[in-house]
Amino acid sequence: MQIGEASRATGVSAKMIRHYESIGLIPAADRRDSNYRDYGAEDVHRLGFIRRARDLGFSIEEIRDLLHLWGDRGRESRDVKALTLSHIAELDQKIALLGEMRATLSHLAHCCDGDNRPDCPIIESLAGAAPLQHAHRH
Amino acid sequence: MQIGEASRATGVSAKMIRHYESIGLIPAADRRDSNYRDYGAEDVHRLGFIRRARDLGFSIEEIRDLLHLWGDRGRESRDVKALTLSHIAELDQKIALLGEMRATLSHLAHCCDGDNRPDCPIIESLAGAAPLQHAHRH
DNA sequence: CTTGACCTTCCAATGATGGGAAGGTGCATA
DNA sequence: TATGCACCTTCCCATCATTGGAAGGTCAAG
Repeated sequence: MQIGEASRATGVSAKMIRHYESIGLIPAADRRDSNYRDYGAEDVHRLGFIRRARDLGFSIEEIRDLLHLWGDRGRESRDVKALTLSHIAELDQKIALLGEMRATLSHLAHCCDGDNRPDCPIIESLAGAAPLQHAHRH
Repeated sequence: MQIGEASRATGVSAKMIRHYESIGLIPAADRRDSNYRDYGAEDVHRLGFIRRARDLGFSIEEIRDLLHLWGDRGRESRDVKALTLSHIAELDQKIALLGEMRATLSHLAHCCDGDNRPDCPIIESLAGAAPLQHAHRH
C-alpha cells in the first residue's frame, strides 16, 4: 500500500505520515524499488491509533507514550489510566479558562447597546477604564 | 520610558512589544539618542489595551480591528459588538469540542480498572476495536 | 509517448512567544 | 577612571502540529 492509500485509510495526511516517521513516532516505512514507502496492515493500525489519540487532543509526546504502552504486552493499565486522567485535568483547565473568557465577553456584549452611538462598554473595558473581572493572562 | 518599564507597566514582554511594532500592530516607537525606544502614556495605554484583549483570547488580527475601532471616534459600537459576539461563538465551539473530548476520555477512564491487568479499554478504544463515539478531527 | 496521478525530498510558512548570541549604552560605585 | 552591571539593540532560531509549494522521479492507462 502506498502512502496515499494509507492516508485515505486512516485520515492522516501523507504529509503528516512522513512527518511522524521523521520524528520517530512511527518506524521508517519499507521502501519499494521505486523508493516509494510501502505500508501494511500493522502500519495502518498504528496510524489509526495515532489519529484517534490526536482527535482526543493528546500531544505527540503523549501519543509516543501511549504507543509504548500499547506495544508493551506487560503494560499496566494503571499507567494508561494515569495518563488519561492527567489529560482530563488539562482539558478541565482549558475549559474553565475558556468559560471565564466567554463569561466576561458575554457580560460586555450584554452591556453594549450595539447601536450607532460610540459609547461602547467593550472598548471602554479594553481601554482600562473599568478593569475586567474575569481577565487572565496566559 | 524605556521598553523595560513599559513592559512592567503593561505586562507585555519587551520581546512582544518589539514584535508588535515589527508587525505593525503598534506604531514605531520614538527613539532616543542611544537608539533606545521611548514610550509615553499613550503607548502604555495602547499596550494595556492589547494585553487585556489578548487575555480575552482575541487573536492579533482581531486586536488590530479593535485598535482601529478604538482609534476611530466615529466607530459604531455595533461593529465592536459583532466582533465580540463572533468571538463568543468561537469560544463556544472550542468549549464544546473540549467537552466532548473530556466526556470520551472520562468514559474510557471510568471503564479502565487502573489495576495491573493489561485489559485496558482506553488502549483498546484507541486501537480501533471499539470506535470512539465522540472523536472529532480538527 | 504523452498525460496525469502519484510519489520523493527539501524549504518555508503559520501564531504567539521565548531563548540566546553579540554588541552598544547608561549609571553607580570602588 | 575603571569596572561592573543592568539595560538596550538587532538578528537568528526554537517551539507545536500542520500545510503549501517547488522541483523532480515513477507508474499506469490511453
